[in-house]
Amino acid sequence: MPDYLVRGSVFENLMQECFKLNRSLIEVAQELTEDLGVTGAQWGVLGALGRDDAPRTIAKAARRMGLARQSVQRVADALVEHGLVKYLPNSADRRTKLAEVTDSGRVLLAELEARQLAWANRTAGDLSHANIEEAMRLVKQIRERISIDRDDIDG
Amino acid sequence: MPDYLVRGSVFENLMQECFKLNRSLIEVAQELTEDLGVTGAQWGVLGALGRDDAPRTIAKAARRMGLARQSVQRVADALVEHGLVKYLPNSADRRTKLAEVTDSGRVLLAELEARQLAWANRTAGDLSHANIEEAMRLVKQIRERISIDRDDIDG
DNA sequence: TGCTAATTGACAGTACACTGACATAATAGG
DNA sequence: CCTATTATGTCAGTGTACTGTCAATTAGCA
Repeated sequence: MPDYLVRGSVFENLMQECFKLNRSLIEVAQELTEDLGVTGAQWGVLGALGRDDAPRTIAKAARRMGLARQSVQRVADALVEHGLVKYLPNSADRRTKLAEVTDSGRVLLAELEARQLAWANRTAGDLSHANIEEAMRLVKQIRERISIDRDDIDG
Repeated sequence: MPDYLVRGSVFENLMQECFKLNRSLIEVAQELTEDLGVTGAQWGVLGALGRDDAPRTIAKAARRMGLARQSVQRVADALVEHGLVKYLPNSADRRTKLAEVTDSGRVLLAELEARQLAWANRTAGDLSHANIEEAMRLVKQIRERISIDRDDIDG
């Protein structure tokens, strides 16, 4: 069997593993959030809006997260309904509104971050720092090779 | 900074990378299939039903793919509408119908497999076989640690 | 054998991400 | 300054996967 066929086959296996890992991670996110009344996606957007250097508009947040503008907007609207985020008028740009995490949003975010850190360390277990970093490096390398210039994903 | 905090942080980065890689892979699947009139998910189910040792019922296929029974059923119904799969009555079990890939389904599948192999080899590029395998091994190790006994995902 | 468990397909509803299209506002260039 | 382009939010629709529920059928066990 020629080497390139072997390589292609292993590559497919890697893809399968990544799909499965992805589903597991989504599942974990749900478990960590469900008793708090938010979803995994809401956690993600809340986190993106709640950092010190957070983007203040939805479009910017979407770009940073690598998601479609409309997807983030929809989740952010849900966060506003839950009182975790509020929109403020933007005097500098009449089209946009500024997204601000409320006090209860910050409390929730702190709780979630604590949970995530605990989970990550529990799950990493005896995997060495070097092992995890090596896996990340390889996955990143492969991803970058696949997605060249896919930053603009606007319809 | 204590080591476990560093490890947790790197672990989160790995998760982020996997999410991104996952989205990129879904995108690639769409590109490889779109001109053939099928979607990535349809390709996946068609492939699962088209192997030599293929499961003949939807429920079995779903279990093998690690997806919910209902999800696979929905996609399989679409494949039947496209004439790529047909259902046959199961004399051994009156509840179920046997899913069989049609001739045109097999032609499509062969084309897609050829495309995927070409893409995988093109994308793997100069990444060594050992590198890819190492990444897969690490990702698998992490996934297995996360998802312990998540085989039954039925509602 | 007969009752209960589990399995299967079907239907309904939710979550999430995408694309396309549109109006409005901001920005860049002639 | 005015126009063309870009950016943003909004609405609508698609694809995928999930959960919950139900009836029908099969399988397991006392």
